[in-house]
Parts: sequence; structure tokens; C-alpha cells
Amino acid sequence: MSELAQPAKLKKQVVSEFRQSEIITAARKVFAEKGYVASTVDEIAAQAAMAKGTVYLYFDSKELIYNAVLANDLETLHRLTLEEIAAAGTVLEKIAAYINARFDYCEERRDFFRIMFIEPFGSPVLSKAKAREWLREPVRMLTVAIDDAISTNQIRRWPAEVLAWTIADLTTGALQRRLATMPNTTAREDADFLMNFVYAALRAS
Amino acid sequence: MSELAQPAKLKKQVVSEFRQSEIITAARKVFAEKGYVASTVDEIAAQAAMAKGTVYLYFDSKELIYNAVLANDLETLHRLTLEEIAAAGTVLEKIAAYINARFDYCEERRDFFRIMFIEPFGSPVLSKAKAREWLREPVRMLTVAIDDAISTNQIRRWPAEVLAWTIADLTTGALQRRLATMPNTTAREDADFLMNFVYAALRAS
Amino acid sequence: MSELAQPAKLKKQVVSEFRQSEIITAARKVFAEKGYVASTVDEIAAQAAMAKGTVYLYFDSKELIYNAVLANDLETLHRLTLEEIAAAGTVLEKIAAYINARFDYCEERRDFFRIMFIEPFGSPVLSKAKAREWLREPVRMLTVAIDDAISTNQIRRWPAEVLAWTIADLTTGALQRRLATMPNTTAREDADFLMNFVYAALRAS
Amino acid sequence: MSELAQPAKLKKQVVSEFRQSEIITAARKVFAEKGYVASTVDEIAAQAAMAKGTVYLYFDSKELIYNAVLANDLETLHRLTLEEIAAAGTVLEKIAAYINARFDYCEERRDFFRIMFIEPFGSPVLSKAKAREWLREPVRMLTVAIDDAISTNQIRRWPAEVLAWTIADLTTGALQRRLATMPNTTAREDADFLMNFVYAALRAS
DNA sequence: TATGAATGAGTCTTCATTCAT
DNA sequence: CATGAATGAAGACTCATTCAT
Repeated sequence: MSELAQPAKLKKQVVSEFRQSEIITAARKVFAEKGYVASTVDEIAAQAAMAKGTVYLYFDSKELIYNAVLANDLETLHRLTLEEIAAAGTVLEKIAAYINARFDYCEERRDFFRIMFIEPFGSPVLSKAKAREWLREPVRMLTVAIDDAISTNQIRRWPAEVLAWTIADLTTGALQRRLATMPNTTAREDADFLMNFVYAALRAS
Repeated sequence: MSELAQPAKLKKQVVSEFRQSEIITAARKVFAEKGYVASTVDEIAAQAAMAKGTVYLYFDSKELIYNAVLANDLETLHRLTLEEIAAAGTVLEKIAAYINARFDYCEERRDFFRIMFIEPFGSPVLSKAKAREWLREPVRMLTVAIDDAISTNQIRRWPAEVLAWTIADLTTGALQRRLATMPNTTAREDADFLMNFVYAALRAS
Repeated sequence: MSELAQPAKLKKQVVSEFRQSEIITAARKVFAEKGYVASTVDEIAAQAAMAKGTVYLYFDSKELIYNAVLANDLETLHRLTLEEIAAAGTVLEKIAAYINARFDYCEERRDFFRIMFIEPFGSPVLSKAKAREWLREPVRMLTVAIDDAISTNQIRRWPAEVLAWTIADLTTGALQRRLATMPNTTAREDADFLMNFVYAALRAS
Repeated sequence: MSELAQPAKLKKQVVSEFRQSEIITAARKVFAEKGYVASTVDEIAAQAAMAKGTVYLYFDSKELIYNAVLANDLETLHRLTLEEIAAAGTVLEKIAAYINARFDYCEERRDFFRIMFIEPFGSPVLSKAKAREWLREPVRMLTVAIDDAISTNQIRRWPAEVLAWTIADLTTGALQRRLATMPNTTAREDADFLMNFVYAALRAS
């Protein structure tokens, strides 16, 4: 019985997680199109091809669905970003790693980024402050790398933290622009431009 | 009598405009805190210290209040930005003019900028696309100036339009950061940093 | 002073009554177009070319305006109808008097009749029951005349009261039809038809 | 399983239709008492013993509820009237058919008739003109029958169409009177009276 | 007396959440 | 577990009535 009980429980969990991910996927799409407030649980349920009541079996509220959508991608993005930065060697490579990680994930998860940029920061669900939290760590890694590079005279003496945030801003701005318009440049070109731009500034004597 | 008749009529208009501006001011604050959807006309009325019905005497709908709030500041910002850029001489000065105009107005109209950055682009009222419209003209002016400077070899050969948009991104990003957090740098410092950063990149050989 | 006081007071009354009749005239037009509920006091004031507050100086509520409008015409119509019937000699003439009085007044006071026929009888202001009250007296006069004519064998033996009400129905129906459509017959023709129709029935052996 | 699947779907439809008819029944009563404008959706919901939201599950707006109420009975009445007239042989029988059809349905559907007679013709939902539309066809049938009878000298030479409308007026008037007062005559007596009255007029030499 | 700006109660409609089946 | 019908709280907007000028 114990041999069966465990798997049974696991199976149940697996099913539950599968349902949750179905809902998250559906919700991501809906939220990306309309934003949090304008999206209805009905639409999410329809998109997930299940009944509204079923959605509430797996999430206690619309807000928690939203949080789950964000947490899901935000954590992945966060982890990827950190890994790429950590793996990079020089400060320039680390900066490139940051920019590329964001661009790559944006390509892959267009809907998620749309939500990130759509959502008001007065929203009940995603305070811009909280979103900024998630940037703090990669930015700190860049800051450290920049500080390091400055102290070894590899790059010009800039205020490291502000510079790191600025790199984040540049990246965010470029991605937003890509999402909001029909861009006539490729993501690669945009990313390359950003890197060249930053490099140029850093090396400037 | 004719001396009195005219002012009487004017007085009415003045009062009406004053009421409208009271409402706009109140609405700006409320919208800045909660965004368009989460704000209620009741709250706006309360903030303006008048009854809901009174608000509807001066604006036909919540959406029109919102439009008025934005139009009011957006046009001023737009005009100021264009004027400053036009008045500036060199490309570097024009870039500085753009950045400074935004920073100055942001200091002055913190609530307005909050709305600008809060509002979802799926919002019924302010599509991000439309907001971007307002940037198009100043960006074009910068683009022209940059192109010009490139062709006379004053600055390094960058893709002018992308560069101009990037400058806008940088500015927007820095302002957003200031609004979202309790900044420990002054606006002046932030603006100066941005300009130095851009200058450095432009001059880079 | 007493010589002046009286006329002064009278003058005031005259002005007041004039104002009231201005409002009644305006209200009659508005009510005729939209019915009681859909008409606003604003519209009535505008039609009367005075401020809304002024209207409330002379009437305490919208409902009282409505009552005044009806009372005004209803009493006139009532009086006219009774007079005409009383003045007529034979039963046939009395019936003709009833029909003609209604047709004539409808021509003259189209708006009033519109209101009479527009207004729902669940309306807070004019219960159909009350409107029917006003018919009771002329109908009774017809009933008496009919009874009389029957007892002297001038006309066929009909149930007098029902017949009288039926004559009223016929008249009302014809007038409603005239008001609701663009009639291609004259009022005279319609009235004559009704009279012939009734006469035919009465004389039928 | 297929035996069960079908009925399951049908059951849902049946329930839905039952709900709709519950709402229509409740709404008919409320509208009959107060007219369209003065009736609130809250009252309809209360009368139907359900929550307001439930009403909106089955009808998209108050106006559509009203339309459903009318369509429901108006079409039935119309169909019944036409059938009865068509089934009748002589012109007198056709006229009797018209009058009887109306009287019968009025007995059966008192509330519906109340609405028909209540509603202002300035109402957004039932213009008197539209209500008159529904009379056009039965009246035309009577007109044809009358014309026919005249050309074969069965009845006196009356203007056929006006006569037909007059018969409709008589009927409507009598029904209104019955609804507005506590009649001390039976419907049968009233209907018989009308028919005798019309017959008398028609046969008059 | 005349004005019309101000008020706020009342109505339709939407939608997150619950719960009986 | 799954369903989706039912609920009712909340919000935009209207308009009869009041009142300061």
C-alpha cells in the first residue's frame, strides 16, 4: 500500500501542477493582450479550455493567477540572467550577458514581457517597486563587475551602480520599443547596438 | 453697464475653468496613485472636495477627465521639449536640452509623470503607441541633429534614429527609477550622468 | 396706501400666474414629445427660456408641473364638452356634440392630447383611472340622453351606459389614430364618419 | 451513453428556457404595474426570486427583457387573431373573430394587455407606431372582407379601411376600460355588445 | 425675484467568487 | 475533481431638487 500510496500522491501532484501550468499559460496570453484589470477569469478559463470553477480549484483568486504567471517567468528570467552574467568573464562580457539574456528571453516569452511592460505600477498586483526588486540582483552583479573593472583601470571611472541601472534601463527601453512597434531592426541588431553603445561609453577616456 | 456685462461673462468662464482645473488637479493625483481603471469618479470628486455630480458638470465622462489631465501636461511637456531642443546649438546641447527638459518637467509635475509611466498600454485611454507618438517629433529633431553631426564628423558614426530613441529610453528609464524609488541622487546628478554617458559614447572613436 | 397695496398684490399675482402659464406651455410641449419620465426639468426650463431654479419658484416638483399641464387643459376640455352636450337638443345632437368637442379641442391642443395618449397609466402622475374620472361626467350626460331617447322609442334599445362609453372609446381611438399616424383624412371626415357610424347603429331596428 | 448525452444537452436548454420564461413572467408583471421606465431590474429580479446578476445571465439588457416579454405575447396574439379571422366565413363572422380573439387573449394575458396599454409611445422600446404595425395585418384582412361584403351588397357602403380601424378602436377601447376599472359586466357581455353594435351599424340601410 | 452651480440618491451593468450538482 | 449557474458588491452616469448669490 505504501508502494502505491506514494506514487498515487505524486501522480495527483503532477496532475495538479499540470493543471496549474495550463492555467498559467492561458492567463499569460490573456493578460498580455488586455492587462490585468481588463482580463476576466471567464476569458482565462475559456483560453484554458476549462470551466471557471476549475480555475478556482487551482488558484484562490485572479490576483494569485497573475502572481503565478509573473513568478513563473520572472524567476526563470532572473535565474538565466544571473547564470549568464556569472558565466561571463570580463565586465564587457557580463554586460553583454545581461543584455543578451533579456533579449533572448523576450524573444522566447513575448507575452510575458508584454505583461511586464503593460502593467501599471499602481496595479494591485505588480508594484513597479516589486518588479524592480527582481532587477536588484543582476544589477548588483554588474555593479560589482564595473567597480572591479574601474579599480583595475579597464574602463573609465563611472559611478558604478548608476551605470549598471542605466544599462538595465537601456535594455528595458529597447525591448519595450520592440514590443510596442513593428520593429524594422532585428533583435540581434538592437542588442548589438546597445552593447556597442555601452562599450563606447565605458572605454571613452 | 457694458463695462460690467463683459466681465460678468468672463467671470463665469473663469470660474468654469477654475473648476475644471480643480478637477484635473484632483484627477491627476488620483490617477497617479491608482491608474485609470482603479480610480473611481467618486474618489476624484472627493479629492476635489466636491460631489460626484459636480464633476459631471464639467466633464462628460471619466475618460474625458483622463484625456484632459494628459492633454494638459503632455502638450506643455511636448512644447517645452521642442522649444529647448530648437533653441540649443550643437548636437550635444540639443541632447542635453532633451534630457533637461524631461527632468525639469518631471520635477515640476511628478504626478503627471507617474501617470505616464503607470498607464498600461492596453488601457482604453492611453495606448503606449499614442504616447510614443508624442516622442516621435523630439526624437526626429534629435535624429536630424545627430545625422548632421555625423556628416560633419563631429561625432562617431552611429545609426542616428536608433541612437535618438536610445537617448529617449535612457531618459525615461532614469525618470522612472527616480519616481519608483526614493532616489539618493539629485535629479541634477542623474541628468548630468546621462549626458556624460551619452557624450562619452558619441565621442568615442 | 391701501389703494396701492391691493393692485400691487394683484400685479404680483398676475405676474406669478403669467410665469406659471409660461411654464405650463413649455412643459406641455416637452411632455408631449417625450412623455413624463423622459422629460427633464432642464428641458422644460430651456423651453420656457428661464433658469431651472425659476421653474421651482412656481412649482414645487416636476410632478406638480405635470398635474398643472393636465389640469389646465383637462378642465377646459371638460367644460367645453359639457357645455356643448348641454346645448345640444336631441340625443343624436348630443353625441355629435361630444365627438365634435373632442375633435375640435384635439385640433387646437394637439400637444395636450398627445400627452393624454402617451402617458402610461402606471405613471406616478396620471393614473388611467383618474383620466377616466374626467370622462365620467360627459359619459353620464350621454347616458341620460340615450336612456331618454330609448324610453321615448327614438332609438333602439341599447344598454345606455355601455353605449355611451363606447362612443367615448370610438372618439378616443380615432383621435389616437390621427395623432399616431399621418392621417390622409381630414378631422371633419373622421368625425363625420364616427357620427354616421353611431347614428346607423342607434337607428338600426 | 449517447442516450444520455443528448438528453443532458437538452436538459440544459430546457433549464435555460425555463429561467428565461421565469424572468419574462416576472418582468411582465413588473412592467404591467409600472411601465418600462419606472421598472427596475432589481424589481424584476426580486419578482423572479433571483439575484440581479442571474437576470443578466439570460438577458443582456433591460430593454431586451422588455422586447422578449412583448414578442412572446404579441406574436401569439397576432397569430391567433389572423387564424381566427381566416377561419371565419362571412364578414360578420370575421369581425366577431377579431373581437373575440382580442377579448379571449386579454382574459388570458391580462398583464400583457396592461403593458400594451400602459406603454407611452415615446418609449424607447415600443413606439405606438410599431404597436400599430401589428394591427395592420388583421385590419387589412377585415378591410378586404368588408370591401367584399359591400360589393356584394351584403352590408351598407362604408369606407372599408376606416371602418376596419374603427372596429379595432372599439375593441381596444373596451378592453382598456375593462383593465382600468373593475368592470361589472362580463367579457362575454362586452364582446357581444360590441358585435351587436357593429352589426347594427353595418346592416343599417 | 431670478439664477444655475452643486448635490447625492438611484439605476443599469459587469465580474470575481461561491457552491450545489 | 469538474462544472457553470447564481450571487451581489461596486462603479459610471443621470437628474430632481436645493441654495448661495
